[in-house]
Amino acid sequence: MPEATVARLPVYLRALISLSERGTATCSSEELATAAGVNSAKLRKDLSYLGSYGTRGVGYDVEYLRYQIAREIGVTQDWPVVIVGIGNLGHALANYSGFSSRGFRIVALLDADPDRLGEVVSGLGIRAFDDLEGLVEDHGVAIGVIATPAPAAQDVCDRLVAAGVTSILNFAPAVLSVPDGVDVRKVDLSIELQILAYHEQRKSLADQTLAAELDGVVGA
Amino acid sequence: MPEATVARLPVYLRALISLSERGTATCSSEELATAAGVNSAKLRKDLSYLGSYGTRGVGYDVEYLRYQIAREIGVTQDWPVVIVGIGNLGHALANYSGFSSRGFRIVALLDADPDRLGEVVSGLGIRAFDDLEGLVEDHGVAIGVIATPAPAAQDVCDRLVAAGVTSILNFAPAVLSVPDGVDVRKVDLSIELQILAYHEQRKSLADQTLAAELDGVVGA
DNA sequence: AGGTGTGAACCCCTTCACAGCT
DNA sequence: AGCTGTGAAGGGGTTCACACCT
Repeated sequence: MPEATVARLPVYLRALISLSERGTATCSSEELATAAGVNSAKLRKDLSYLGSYGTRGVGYDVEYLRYQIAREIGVTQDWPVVIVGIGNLGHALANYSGFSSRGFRIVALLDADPDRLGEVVSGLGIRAFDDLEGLVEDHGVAIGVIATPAPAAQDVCDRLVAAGVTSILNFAPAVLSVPDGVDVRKVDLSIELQILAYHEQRKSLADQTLAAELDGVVGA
Repeated sequence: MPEATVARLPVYLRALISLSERGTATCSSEELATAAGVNSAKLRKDLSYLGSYGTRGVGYDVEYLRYQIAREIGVTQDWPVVIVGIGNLGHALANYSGFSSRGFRIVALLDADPDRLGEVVSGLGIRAFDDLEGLVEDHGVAIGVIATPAPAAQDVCDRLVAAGVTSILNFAPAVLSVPDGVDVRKVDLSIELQILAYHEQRKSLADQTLAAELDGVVGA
């Protein structure tokens, strides 16, 4: 299955849940594609990697397809998760309902700052980072979230990996190096804004060029 | 310039800033690539779209290249930004130092909840969403951040676009539709976790298959 | 008729490998 | 000798267009 397809399956799943909640029983690839923000050819190609879950001339059964995608992604099972670094972002992540509602269960919030120990966030007490190994062992944690400052990220990452975590979601603005077999995904808020700024800057330049052309300054 | 290259320029910029702070004056494509987490061929190809800023046999001048990339992205200028939706995530974004340190200046925090008006977050008072149009006009805001719940996102987006915002960073788990000329980038925390879960699930399956093969249950 | 599933064409991006400059 | 800049080759993903099924 292409990586690009994997990255879109959760989008389809969300769209199907939305259709399901609205009471829709069946949908065409066109409808689902619109709800997911892609074109229908891409949607059908993506779904074809899962199998033939549609009916020609009719479309897809919403509940059935929803289950099949959830199963393929793996969110029909329960994924225990630890979050390391409970600053502003860690707080927000701990309170984010989108995690718990998708098969992810936060089993612990860890922070290196002794002053924060015991503080309760979203029903969980903040614990010492040294509790990590025991937690991973006891709960079978495979996924860890890093929301620490950048300088701490690699050390935290190494400890997570040593403890047995094999998938990491990294919010720290740092490049992490991990051994083979460990997956890292990175979310960088500032980079996203910079990409927007690049395009925004070019819009302004395009406007200026256009204005200049209309003024007869440039052009054949 | 390829979109994939644009998305990596901020990563190179961060690596260069890090090298600069460490007092490094010159670096090879190999060193910079390692710091940025890419291979050197890709780095050189990316930089070649900006021009010839390196010296053969020597490498790149850190300060010079840093400035050139910053200029290309557009972060040498000041970008006023509004954040809409000051829940947990909005709070975290308002306090995120990575924005202000990269040419982005948060000019307003807006929320629809009247109970939160006047509350001060990170030195800024929360204002009514109806102040939007005036703010965009007064500060020349081109970039907006949506951190509202999903059901509100499209309405907020429409208002932002109508007010003149042409770049949107969307943290709400919703597909936004915008007119041509408006850029949207989406950051979805739950989707990132689901992608990790997919690969994690397959690791377990691979382990089981391997164990079965070693047991002689499967195999030629 | 209507809509899915899919080979084939197309396009973008990555990687290779080396010419060319210092 | 060393490292950049870049054509050329290779791979992956998207889009097209239609065969095929209901």
